[in-house]
Amino acid sequence: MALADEVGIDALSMRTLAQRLDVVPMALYKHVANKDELLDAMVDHVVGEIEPASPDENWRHGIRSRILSSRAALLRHPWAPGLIETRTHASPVVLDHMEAITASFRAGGFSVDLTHRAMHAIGSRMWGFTQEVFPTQEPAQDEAAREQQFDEWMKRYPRIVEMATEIGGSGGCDAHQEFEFALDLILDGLERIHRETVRDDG
Amino acid sequence: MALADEVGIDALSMRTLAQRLDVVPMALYKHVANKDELLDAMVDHVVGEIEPASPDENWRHGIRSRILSSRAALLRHPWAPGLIETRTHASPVVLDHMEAITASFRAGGFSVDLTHRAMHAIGSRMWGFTQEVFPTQEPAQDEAAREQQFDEWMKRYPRIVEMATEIGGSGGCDAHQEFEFALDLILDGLERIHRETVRDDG
DNA sequence: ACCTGAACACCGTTCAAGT
DNA sequence: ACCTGAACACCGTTCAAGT
Repeated sequence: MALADEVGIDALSMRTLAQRLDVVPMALYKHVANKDELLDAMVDHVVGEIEPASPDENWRHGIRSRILSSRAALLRHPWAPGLIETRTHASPVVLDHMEAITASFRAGGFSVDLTHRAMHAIGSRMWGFTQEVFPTQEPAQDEAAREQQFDEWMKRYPRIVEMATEIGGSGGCDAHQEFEFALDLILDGLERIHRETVRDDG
Repeated sequence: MALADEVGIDALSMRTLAQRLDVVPMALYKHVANKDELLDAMVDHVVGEIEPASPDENWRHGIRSRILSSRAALLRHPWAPGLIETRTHASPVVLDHMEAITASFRAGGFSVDLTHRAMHAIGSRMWGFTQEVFPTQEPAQDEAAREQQFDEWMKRYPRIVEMATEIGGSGGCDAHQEFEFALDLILDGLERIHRETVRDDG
């Protein structure tokens, strides 16, 4: 994981890892059956860093704090999101995380059906994933080219440019604040639906 | 793209593609500078299949139909989501999609700030991405092992098992229906916030 | 029995030799 | 000038030869 943090996940090969550990490449196969098992173990370790919420918390606070803790864990390791997505079969630690969130909804009185829908609604946000909304663009070399580039952007993507200049200008985009906003938006919606369902029943 | 659809993105190499085209591997480098450029072009082609909404539609219908069209395009190519996520710099077609959604919000009267937050809230759902909520597990071979496996799951992940049996039992999980539910949940929330903002201003 | 170097079957890409 | 086979620098993993 230290090596992946330093050189990136693409540069992490069985050979470079072995070299880092001052060990012959084949020695790694004493500990893992193959590279996939190594990557699985890395995901497990990151997800294992997620702090469990206290069980007596109300469902919303419990889920909220668990997801924010999840995000914090993933942010420490930039390669983690991509790895979680590519894993084909969920590991026990991954399932523990999903079980905990599911259990919180159920403990909060959500029906099985609504819990299922809620899990879908949270989606990859349960891992703290965020979507970049501004394109990362390398600026042109000389002044003239940079100006022409900006003009083209202004013409083709006026709303994105507007957003980038207005938000980027005033202190920049706080990714964490945006994450909490979106998470709360979803939790608000779920809470509302839950309350309505309960009212209809009673 | 046809080759990727058939053999999967992992099995798509410059060499296998060349073989498919009855061409020598190095001939591909007449058309693309490197493999990354090939993958970029594939993403562009998929995203280009997204149908633009009619410009006079109200913001919510416009965004909704565009995202559903995006989802339809991505579903036709199972390798597309993973590819979109790994692309480092956004291509014009990708930006066109983001520009269109941003423009719809603005045309609907959203402030630049709320539009920015809305883009974050929609997140990867703008590409039609969904999160699997049930673990895919290969069942054990013999009956006894399968039973023991189920017992262990029941003990460690009771809520997930509950969800899987109850939802899976009644016709299964309709991924598309779940996607629309989650999308509408977010759009509902955004519409509510938008209305409140407008009311406060006037 | 354990360890490990060489080898195998792949990659993406460079480059020089051929037309 | 264009095309292309061989070669280079990598992979993950197998396997047989060494201790």
